[in-house]
Amino acid sequence: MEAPPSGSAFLLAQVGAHAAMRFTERIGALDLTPPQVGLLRLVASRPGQSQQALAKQLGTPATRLVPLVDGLEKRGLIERRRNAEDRRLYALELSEDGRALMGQVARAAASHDRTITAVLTEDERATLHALLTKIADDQGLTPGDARGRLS
Amino acid sequence: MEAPPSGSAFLLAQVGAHAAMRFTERIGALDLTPPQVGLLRLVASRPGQSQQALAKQLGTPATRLVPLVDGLEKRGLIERRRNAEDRRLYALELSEDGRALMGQVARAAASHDRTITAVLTEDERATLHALLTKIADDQGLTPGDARGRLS
DNA sequence: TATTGTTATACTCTATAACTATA
DNA sequence: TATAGTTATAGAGTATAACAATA
Repeated sequence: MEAPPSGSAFLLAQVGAHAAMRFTERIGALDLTPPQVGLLRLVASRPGQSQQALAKQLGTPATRLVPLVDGLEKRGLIERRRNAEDRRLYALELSEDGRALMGQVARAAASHDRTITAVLTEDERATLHALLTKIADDQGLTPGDARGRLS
Repeated sequence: MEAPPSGSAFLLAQVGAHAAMRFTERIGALDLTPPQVGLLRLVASRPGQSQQALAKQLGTPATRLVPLVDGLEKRGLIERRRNAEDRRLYALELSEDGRALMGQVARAAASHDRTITAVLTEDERATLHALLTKIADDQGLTPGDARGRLS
């Protein structure tokens, strides 16, 4: 019975929720929500996919993508291009403005990361990252996984 | 530029959301939701408080407590006792059944903790706990904090 | 007049089902 | 008939405002 006073899993959930909340605030300054950033990241990493394909990767019903893409398209961040071979499908891509905004998101994420781990030394930061990666692998979480809330 | 490929803060949010989701599943087997467990934990640790006092500690509007307490009271887990000195106030306490159920919740939490950190050695587990505690302190998170979702 | 608890209402987010157009 | 995208609808969760009882 040498268990820590407060469970690690509980701490993990608490600190993780805090990190997510702070990141939500940061991208809010760019007028973006976590679901929007999640979609933009996916389109940026693999352009030209259909909405159905994106919905599967996000683990969300396809109907949710419609208003999500609508909003980003109206702001000129994303483009719906028709697929010439199968005219039912769209091919989603980032616009020039979209790519520029994703650059800002990346800078916000890097700054966010430094803020959250500010109290750790460089070695501790590397150790934390290694331990979290170990758990993520063990629990079957993939790097870009957007399921379960957050960007 | 020796930053890790995927930011620690992002990993933290991802693994934390996963841990929270898995815990939600576990308490779901006891027919409980995270807000319910959060309230029960608070009443268990400090019995006799008013709904307003509890609402403040949970960081939620007092109106939310009404249906929350209603459900737990109907199931015989919690009791609304009138305060004789000031009859506007309730004094919330756990029933015998409520205490028994909290025992089950505690066992579920311990088991959950072992599952999430199963891939780590005993030393690694202690290290992770220490690093997370360090971040939590630095970010102003209190041990029992129930803000930002989860139990 | 101020405070506790309650009710009523509205708003946000998300999921389900029905529709269209293409294949 | 099957599939991509859309629209309409409904449900859960949460917050705001108005109300009754007590101080």
